[in-house]
Amino acid sequence: MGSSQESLNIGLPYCLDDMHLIITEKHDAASKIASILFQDCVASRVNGVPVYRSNKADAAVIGLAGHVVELDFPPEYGRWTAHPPSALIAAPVITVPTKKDIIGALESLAPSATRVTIATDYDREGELIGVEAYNIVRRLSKAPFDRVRYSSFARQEILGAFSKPTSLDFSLAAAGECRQEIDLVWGAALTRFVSLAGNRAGKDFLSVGRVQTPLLAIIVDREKEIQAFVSKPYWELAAVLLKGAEAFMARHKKGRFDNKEEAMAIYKKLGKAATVKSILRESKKEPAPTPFSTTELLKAASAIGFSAAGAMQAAEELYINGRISYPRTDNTVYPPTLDLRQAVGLFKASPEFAQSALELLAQRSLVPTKGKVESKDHPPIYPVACASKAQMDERHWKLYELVVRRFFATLSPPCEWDVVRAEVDISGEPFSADGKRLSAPGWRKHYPYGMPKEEVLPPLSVGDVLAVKKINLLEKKTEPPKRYGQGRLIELMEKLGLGTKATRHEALSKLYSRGYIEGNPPKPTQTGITLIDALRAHANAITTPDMTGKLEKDMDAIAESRLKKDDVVLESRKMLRAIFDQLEPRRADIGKALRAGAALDSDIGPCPICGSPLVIRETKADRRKFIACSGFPECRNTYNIPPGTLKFEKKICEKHRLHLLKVTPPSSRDKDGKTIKGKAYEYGCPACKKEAFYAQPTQK
DNA sequence: GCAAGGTC
Repeated sequence: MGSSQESLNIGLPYCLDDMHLIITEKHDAASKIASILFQDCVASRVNGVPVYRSNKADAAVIGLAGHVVELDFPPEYGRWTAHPPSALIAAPVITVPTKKDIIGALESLAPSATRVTIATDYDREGELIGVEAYNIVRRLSKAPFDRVRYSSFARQEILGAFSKPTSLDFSLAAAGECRQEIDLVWGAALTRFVSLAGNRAGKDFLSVGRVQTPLLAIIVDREKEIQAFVSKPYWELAAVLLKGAEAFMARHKKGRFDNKEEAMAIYKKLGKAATVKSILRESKKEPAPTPFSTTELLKAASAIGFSAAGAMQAAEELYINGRISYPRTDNTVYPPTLDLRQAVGLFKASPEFAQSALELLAQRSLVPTKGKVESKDHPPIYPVACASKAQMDERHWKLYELVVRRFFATLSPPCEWDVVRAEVDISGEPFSADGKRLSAPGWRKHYPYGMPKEEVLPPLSVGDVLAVKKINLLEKKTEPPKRYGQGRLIELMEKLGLGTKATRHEALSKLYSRGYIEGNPPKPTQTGITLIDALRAHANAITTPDMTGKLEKDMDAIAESRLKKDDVVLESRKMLRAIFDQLEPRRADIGKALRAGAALDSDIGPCPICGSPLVIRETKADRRKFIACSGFPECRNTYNIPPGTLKFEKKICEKHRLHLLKVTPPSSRDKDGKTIKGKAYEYGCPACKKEAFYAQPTQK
């Protein structure tokens, strides 16, 4: 094995030996760093994983894909019924490889490394991901390790970071490991407990976790608030006034009348003339919106019809295709290294955006707005390439346009509103009319989303006498609070510290796929509601955001070496033990409640014998479908059903509380081979059919 | 078949 120096001397084009190995968190970062550090950057693959090499620099850069290992229990804990769920509290936890190809690539590069630099993201998870890579490489290499931290891919920043490397922060990584261990133990133990108690086998399991469960609790609590809401009637007085031929609306200043008589008495005394008493004109500035963090993007996308997961997926794809910057960021402040003028300049010739771009470029300076959060990992989300509508499908375009327009808006002046309030007297009663008109569009010219409606009043002066065209006595009622939309939920999660920029939308998707919520805005199912009720009663800690808050504090303490990871995990295991001591004696009750809740969500209905939800199952032998009780094996109730496509209707059998079944028999062929389509018919209640069947006199 | 966190 020659040194790279010798290899160079003998003129070998590329050399595998004796190199400086640089490890980044993701592929994209590897390619960017290689292009900055290397003049002779060559892309290659090791074990199928892209690696960027430089002969001159004797170096190689490899990108991971986030975590390459994860924590789990040893295989003997794999079967859920092999050990009681509580056994997981004290079970050993092992590290298992998840990205075998990347680990393989690290292992084949490790022996020839003379120096290893960890260049993962500049945050807690990044430190842990770096330590994971370190642990893999260290087994095969004695090379010295160092760590670089950078906040952007600006050339100077990267060069600066690599010129003064520091060392890995093992305390910070331990804080991340602590989170992993606690999340796994609590999540797995409680997930198994509620699933087994509720008799939810296979993919129908019920899950519980530090992030998903408090999120579900928020949705459930809101629903309970809505259900408990008692609507109250109230009345409003609205006058239609005429200035010449122009009509406008004025409202009684009291606003809401709780009793009709009071409103009626005023209504009756109102005459046909109104006098303008005062006019207040103001110009109000509305500042431009702040740059997009992930949460802000999801909020804005949610307002134009995206689901959180749908928006995130589209954003991810736009990023992969090089259209927008990294979509997972908390940052709402553009870094000083970002050349805003150049970024706007990309759109100079765009058919869709040239007008906005040219207008911005004509400004003397581009002063961006800034949000409250400034983080060091990634810039806010902004467009990095110009694309046109024809280059992508509708949903990608919709999101891309949102990102571009938001970027423009953040560089624009405030918009201005002319606001008018006219106080009007009608027969001694005070009324007022509000007008609002956009006088200077500012940023709203580029960002048309969520534009409030203009209300234009005719020109009025104090003393004007106006005709009262009509008085409306409006009967209204107080409305319950609205369900939280997905954007609002993501925002609430951020505020409560639940999840991260990269995972909040996943928690929401998880609630959908578990059948805890449905529709948009999400509404909790009975399964979701009973799960929260049961956990609140016996395992309250997992239903509140406080657990995350406590964990964050402990993690900070570990990072600052004030606490030891093992002590924090041990304390957490003790807490979970105490919860299980409460939970286990109530297992039967909890299971019953969970089954009863799920039964209300069932398409078929609750089992008339035990109350568990009925489900469709297939016989193993001939794959014939039948209805079975999900309380099996304790309850062995079943109903036969005819072959064909099944549809359970809204209508319910009074006697058994089951949904009536409609069957479309499978198509058949007549004797000429012609297809006869099955004709749908009402089969009725499966339980009634069974009773009728047994009531028949037995044949023979 | 479990969590949450990275990223593809």
